[in-house]
This record gives sequence, structure tokens and C-alpha cells, in this order.
Amino acid sequence: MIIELIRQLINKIVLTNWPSIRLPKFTVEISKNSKHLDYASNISMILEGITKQSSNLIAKFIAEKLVADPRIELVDIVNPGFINIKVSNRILYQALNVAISKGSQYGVHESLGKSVLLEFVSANPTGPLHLGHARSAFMGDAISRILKASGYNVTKEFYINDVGNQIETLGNTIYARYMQLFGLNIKLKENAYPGEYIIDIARHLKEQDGDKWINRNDYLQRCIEIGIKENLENIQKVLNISGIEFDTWYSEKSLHDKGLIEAILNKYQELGVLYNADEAETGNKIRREDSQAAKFIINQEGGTFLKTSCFGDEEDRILVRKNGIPVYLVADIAYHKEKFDRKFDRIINIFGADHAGHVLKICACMRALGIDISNFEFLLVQMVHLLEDGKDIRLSKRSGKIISLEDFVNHVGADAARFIFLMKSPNTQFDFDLNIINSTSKDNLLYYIQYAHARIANITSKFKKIEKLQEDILEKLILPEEFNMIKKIDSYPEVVKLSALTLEPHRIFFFCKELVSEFHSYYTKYKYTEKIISDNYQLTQARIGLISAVRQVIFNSLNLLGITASESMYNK
RNA sequence: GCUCCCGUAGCUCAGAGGAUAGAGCGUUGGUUUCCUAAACCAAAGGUCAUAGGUUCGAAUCCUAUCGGGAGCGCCA
Repeated sequence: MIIELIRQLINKIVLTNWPSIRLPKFTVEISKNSKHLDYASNISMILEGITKQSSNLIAKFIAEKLVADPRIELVDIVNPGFINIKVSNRILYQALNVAISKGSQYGVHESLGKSVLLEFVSANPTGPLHLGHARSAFMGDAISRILKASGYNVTKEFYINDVGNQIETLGNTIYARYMQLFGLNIKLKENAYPGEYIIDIARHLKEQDGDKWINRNDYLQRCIEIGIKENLENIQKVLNISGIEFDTWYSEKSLHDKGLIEAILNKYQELGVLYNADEAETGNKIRREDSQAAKFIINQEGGTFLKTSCFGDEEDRILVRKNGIPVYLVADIAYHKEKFDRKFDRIINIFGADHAGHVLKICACMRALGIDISNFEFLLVQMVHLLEDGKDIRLSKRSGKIISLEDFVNHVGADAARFIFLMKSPNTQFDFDLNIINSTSKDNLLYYIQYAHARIANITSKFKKIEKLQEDILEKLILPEEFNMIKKIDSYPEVVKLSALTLEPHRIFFFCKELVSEFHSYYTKYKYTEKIISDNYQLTQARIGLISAVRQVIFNSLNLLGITASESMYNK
């Protein structure tokens, strides 16, 4: 990686000549403007602030040292102290060879020996996954691939909320549907789940148990059991067709069974961070009167509170209701404490933006346990507004029901679904018109990229796979566009790293688009004059090697996003 | 009222404090006897919401205001 090489050269110069300072953050990047040579750094302007020397002088000094290295061909200084660098062709050729020889492993970093726990989706097992789950599902999956490629050992986890009121509602709804199957006119309760999938579950219950549960009071356990089982199977099936696989499924019920709920409460008690609402002292922030929570004031009397407001939360949170039953938050605390006990180097939660309110809460609860949360990260994924012909499609037109993820993936295809939800930064909400996936022009970035892959595959298919190019062959590559593509290819591993650091898969897409655009442009510009396949054997080999590397980088990029790259667009 | 995200071209969005703010769509005009035209080239289009501040330098960081979204239950 040439950027890394230049960075290290600069590091060394700075540390030798300003031994007393701490190495500051500075940039080395591919120059955007060809006037600025190959690479550019802002180191001297940064150093100016630290050393109080003029940035132009610093730049001059560093430039002299840099140019002494045989790998640096030319250094130019531009006001107020930009250092522009032209590197030798030789290291560019070497960089290309690295990409060619690493093949599908190009961009995959060596193991860091570090582990990440990545929790995402964690949808309640009370019904099928729907469009609202799509973005965080694909985002989590892509991030896990990117983290793996940048050297982390990743565990993808799905937390199953298999306890609580919603689960009881599920059981009761199934029972009502079950009774209806026997012609008994049981009305659904107001809060019951209306979906037809419940009827299917009830039918299966009838098939398995017959009329066993008619007019009995002890049906709930059985109904919950079959409901959770079938809903989870359905969730797994949909994840499967979407190309998403989890490593661990963590049951909330298991926390209860192991007695970890009481353990948490005891621990807080020991730490002296609990108080009883009836004995609240002045300064205890039980609730904000201006919040919407105030609407529920009638139900809010008594109970045991945790002093979360002392640990960064806006207010104290109730842990145990007046009737002695802990609220769900306690299980969530127990679950997150388990995550920390399992000793991961990074713990990442991917939440939909509608769960943003939990971030402060959970962090405060962890701090109250004395846990260091510096390796605890949240990625809040914003909503996508899907349109078709300019109309909102969040709800299906016919039934008015929420569109299932299954229907959606079957409708647009897994690749397009991933593309839609991964193409933009996770923390921007955006509009997407579904008509675009049928478009055959450049607005459909997915096809644009896949087309380039197929185009190259078609050209290179006439040649043997190249493992490595000899220097005399590489030297045939002299066009500026060829050097630019090599620089781009060379920067790919950096893009993977940055994407892992920021948890932003869309960076891979944009990088890929830029590389592809350079290729198409190159291809067209020289279509009549400097063809890739020519009578000159060595030149042809060199260019086939170059575009093979471009194809490989496209392939590897799409792979990080879980998207396939086809050899041909004709038989797609 | 409070918290979080966003505000960049007509539209949809990029832009980890750097040089002349970019791309696609749309608009206008060009490129196919030739390795995939699902492509390419060019033109037009901007007070980076507003006002202050920090800095050698701000779309980017800080503060305030305005506008859009999500959330603020003893539901999970």
C-alpha cells in the first residue's frame, strides 16, 4: 500500500527531526488533481501548529528527505505547505502485482487477534421479519464481512426476546386462532397479532395436538412454545434467502433460567445505586414531567429505581415494578453484562433509529455496574423511505399490511435488496424509488458495477489467468489512466480498513463506483487507438493483468457487501 | 419540553479540518463498420439551511436559531 509507505516515510522523518513531539494525525491521499502529482500530504501544516515553524519551511525540509528515497521520484511544494509526491513507476508496478497475486484475498488483512461481538436484527419472535428490519439486517451482515476482512474475529449474534408480555400476547393469539379452527367463536383481543401467519401456527398446533387444548386454562406454555419455534424458523428462513447467517442465538429466557436477573438486582443493591420510589430523595429524577411518559403517570407508582441519572442517563429508570416483577430492562442489562463477561475486544450493537433512546439507558446501566464501556459501540441505522412511482410502499397497497422482508427479497432479488439498503451511509435516511432497480442506466449503480465486471470478464476470458507479471511486461503500462487505476487498486485495502473503522459499508460502494468509472472511461477513450488486446503480446499481457486486477477488486468489493458478480450480463 | 439523525445542484445522494465542493438522474449537445453503447465525452446548474465562534485553513469541529425525520411506557 503506497499510501501506507509514504506515511511511514513521513513518520520516520518527523520522529527523527522533532523527537520531542507526539506524532500528530495527518493525511496522505491520492491527489484529486493531476497537477498535484500522485499523492499529497498535509503534514507540514499540521506540524506548523505544533512546532511554530513555517509550514513552507517544514514542507521543504520533509521534501528533501523524501526525495532521497529511491521510491519517490519527485516532490513538489505548494502554498501553504502541501507536499505533492510523484512515486516511481516501479512501486506502482509492484502494487499491481500484489493485487494480481493475492486474488480473492486482496484487501483481506491479516488477523488482528481481536474479537468483535456484533448484535443485530434481534427481532421479536412474534412474527415475520418486515421491511423495517431490512436495513439493519443487511447492514449487520455487510459490516461483519468487512470487519472480518480487516482482521477481526466476528461473532454475529441474534438476541431472542422470548419472555414477556408480547410473548404472552403471541401465545394468547395463537390460542384464539386455534379455538376458531374448531368453530368456536373466540374474538381476538385488541392487542392481539392480526397476521395470518398466526392462523398457520394454530393449524399446526391442531395437527400436532388435536383438540387437546380446547377449553383448558393451561394452554399458554404450549402456544408460546410452538409460536416462538415457528416464528424463529420463519425468521431464519428469510435470513437464509437474504444471505444472512448468525453464529449465535442468545435467548432471553436463558438469562431468567440461570437466575441472572436476580443477580443483577443484587449487584446493584450491593453497589447502593437502587432506591425505592416511595423513599425517593430530592434530586432523584424519577421522570420528566414534560416527557410523553407523563401520559402514563397513572400506572407509575412505587417500584425500585436505578440511579441511572448519575451515570449519564437523562433520568432514573425503574427496574422492578410495584408488584415485584422486574421490567424488561433488567434482562437487557443482564444480557449486556454477559456480553462484557464474554471478553470481546469490541462490542457493537446495531439498532434501528427507533431504538436510539436505549443507547444512553444501556450505557448508564453498564456504568452503574462499574463496567468500562470504551469498547462498546452503537450503530444507529436510519429509516429508508421506499417509493414506487413516487408513492410510499411501506405499506402494501392491497392489504394495508406491512410488507414482509421475504416478499421484498423475492420481488427485487437478494443482490438488489442489499444494494438498496447498503448504498448510503447508515446514519442518513434517504428516499429510494424501486423503479431504479429496473433501470439499465448509470443511476442503477449496482448494474453499472456488475456490468463492468462482466465486461472485463468477457475480455479476459480469452486469456490464461495471470498470476504475476514480469517487470519488463509491466513497464508497457504507461498511460496516465493506467497509473491512476493502479493507484486506485492499491488503495483498496485502505478503504476496507476505513469502512471497518467507521462501520460504513457504503464507502466500499462508492470506491467501487469510482474504480469502475475509471475503467469504463479508459476502455472507451482508447477503444480505437490503444486497445487492450493488440498485436503487441507484452502490452496485451500487461493490460490484461491490469484489468484483471480491476475485476478482482470489483469482485472482492461486492463480496464484502454480500453481492454476487456475474461473468456475463447476457444470461443473467 | 427533552434526546438522537439529517439539511450540499431542479431531484436522489457522496464528500473521516485541506488546494477550483463532487457523482448519478433530469435538461442540452455529441460518440457505435472496431475487445459488451447496460458504456463514454461535453455544456448548463451551488450564498454547502442561517448567524456567530475555533483554526494558517471549515460543507466538515463548537454554540445558537430555523426546517425535516425518529424516539422519549412500570411494552419488548
